[in-house]
Amino acid sequence: MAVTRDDVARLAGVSPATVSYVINDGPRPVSEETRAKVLQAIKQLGYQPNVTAQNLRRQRTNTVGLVFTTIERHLTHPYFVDLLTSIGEECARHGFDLLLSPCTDRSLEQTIYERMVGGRRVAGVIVTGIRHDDARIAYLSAEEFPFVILGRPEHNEDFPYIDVDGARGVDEAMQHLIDLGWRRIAFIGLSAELICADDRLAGYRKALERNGLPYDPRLVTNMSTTEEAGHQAMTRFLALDEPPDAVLACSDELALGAMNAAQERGLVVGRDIGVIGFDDIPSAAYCRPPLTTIRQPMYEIGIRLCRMLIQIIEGKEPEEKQIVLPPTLVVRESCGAHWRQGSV
Amino acid sequence: MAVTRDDVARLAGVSPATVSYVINDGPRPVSEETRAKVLQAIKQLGYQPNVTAQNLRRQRTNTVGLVFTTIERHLTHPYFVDLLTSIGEECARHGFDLLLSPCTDRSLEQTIYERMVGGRRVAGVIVTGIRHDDARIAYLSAEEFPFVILGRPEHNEDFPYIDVDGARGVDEAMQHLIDLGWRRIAFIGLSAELICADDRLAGYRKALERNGLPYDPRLVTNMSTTEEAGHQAMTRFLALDEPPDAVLACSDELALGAMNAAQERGLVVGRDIGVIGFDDIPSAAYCRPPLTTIRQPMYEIGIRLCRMLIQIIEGKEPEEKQIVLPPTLVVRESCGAHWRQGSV
DNA sequence: TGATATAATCTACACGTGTAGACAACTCGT
DNA sequence: ACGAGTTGTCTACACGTGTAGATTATATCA
Repeated sequence: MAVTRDDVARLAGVSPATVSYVINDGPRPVSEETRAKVLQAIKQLGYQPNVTAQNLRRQRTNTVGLVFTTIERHLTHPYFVDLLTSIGEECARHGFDLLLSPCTDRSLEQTIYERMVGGRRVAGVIVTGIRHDDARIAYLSAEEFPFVILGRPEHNEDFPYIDVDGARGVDEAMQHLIDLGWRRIAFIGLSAELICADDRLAGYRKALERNGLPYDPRLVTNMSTTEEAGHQAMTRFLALDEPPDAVLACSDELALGAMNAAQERGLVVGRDIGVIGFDDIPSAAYCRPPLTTIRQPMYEIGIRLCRMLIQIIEGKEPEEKQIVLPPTLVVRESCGAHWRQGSV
Repeated sequence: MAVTRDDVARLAGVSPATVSYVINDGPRPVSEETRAKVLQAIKQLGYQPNVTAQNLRRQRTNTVGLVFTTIERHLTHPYFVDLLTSIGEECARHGFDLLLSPCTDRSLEQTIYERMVGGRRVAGVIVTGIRHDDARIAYLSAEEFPFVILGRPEHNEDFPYIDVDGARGVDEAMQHLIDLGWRRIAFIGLSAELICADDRLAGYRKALERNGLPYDPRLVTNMSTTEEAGHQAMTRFLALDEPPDAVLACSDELALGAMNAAQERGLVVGRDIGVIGFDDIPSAAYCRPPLTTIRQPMYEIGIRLCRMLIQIIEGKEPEEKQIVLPPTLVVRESCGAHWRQGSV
């Protein structure tokens, strides 16, 4: 079988405990001479501590859990890769592992969390895509299990989270459209169960109000975030008696689908209709016309989420427990900035 | 602390061993009456076996390891999400966990594998993006550690793998371009260190030869798979004395970048220049013009890779040890199918 | 010099589980 | 009625590690 601590101890001529003290640099002191002998033996044998045994003894896993839903691609967006990358990298920096579990069906979600949490498979979890009355939050806080949230919980609850100020992002993008002269702006929102859907809709309404524009419910819809859905929503909008002259979509996939539908109707995006997306996925820069979009700093969010969670796992109070980051409007051509500059 | 097996045993009035026999359904028989008592106690206490302890005792982790490199986005493509999803889902179906580790720097790669393998953190690994003389393959086979490869190893070595027939995919796409009347076709290949780069180049040369077209090294380049790189390659091609009239790129990102560069020059893609990509990422269908591309069945590959690995971990000989799947040509507009139909 | 404090090391156990060996109760064929 | 086999259960230990308590060697001071 594999090399164990006892093998190292035997070769180095010391006790197993001493080997542990060397490996963990404590909690007892070890003389330089002994340390050298042990390190030599470790090297010679190619010894690697058995992580499972360490975990059992330490009563902790040094593993971060992340459940990603594959339902309707909620979190399979390209930007999810950024999130994954940054979380993985930050985990590695702290010697943590990242355990990933896909959730193919909402009905399995609870079971997945119970396996992770109850089975002590992970030391903490990152929760994404939170919904109204989210059962996961209730479960985790009842179990007093370490967790952090990507997104804002309802009712200003005192849970640790990082969120992007979606209302602000949408508001700024709306103002940009309005400044360019668009007046009848449609809104393709996210699935209504998501809390961030409300947040973004609030930004939409706020911008309309401030500019004295009417809120027309026929111009507002909730969709799961796929190109198909965006295409479908746009097709419906364009069939209205008074179709919109611009559209703000809550994901780039939705926006790409919407652009596509408009182009099929012979509309020139940016001239005949303005389009803005959300997320700034890679293809936003490379579609035609390039998509104006609201960028979320996913990489940074992942880093900070992970750091926050690890602090909580290690019993430290995180420096900042609730963080709201501003998104950035990335102006390209789909909003009409090039056609309409100064048209107001 | 958490509920343990002994708590369940006490409540059910049986020995801890009996509880284990119930949980694992063996290896000793348990009377129906006792089983019912134990299950009742488990339910009442909300008992979940401690996975770490199980792993230690079983000398096995029930975890699949996957290292994904974040260098030059090699595997951060959108299609990577499909792979991740399918691997994760298949793991879950077999009661396995998926451990993910990002590799930000080639120099850390060996360490990451040693941590995973040597520390017995995982029971087997999936290796992606294999290169010439790949040190990982050497390491894993020397350690006799279970692994499967996404891609084909060199020299027909007898390792378990699943690959896509890149040569065939490229060959078919080339033939399609040639049939449409394009004659001077450039090739944007992958990083030369990747084994699949050779495979695809072979398909390119084969198609040229069969059609009596010359191989011009100025029309061939190797790039890391980003839009920027594709843009750069195309810009260089178009500056040649005899620029190409079509281009086949080995990833959709490369193709999108190439299309973009051509469009900046005022060329109409599909009419003035033909473009074909590789992978069929989501935005391929939603860019302008829609991108003709070579589709890889990533979802299926992930499922089968994972299944194969788990069979190896469990000591069974996998039904098929080496699998090569055919890619599919997805014809859209960028290759000129609509402009040139029947032009030959 | 002896008493005491300090540093270095070792012995022994616990973490929660899986399972082999021992044991008891019961069945069956003679 | 009795040995042999079967079935169900329990006791006890091992998996590889971290660390508290015991032990020994060394330094310090009156």
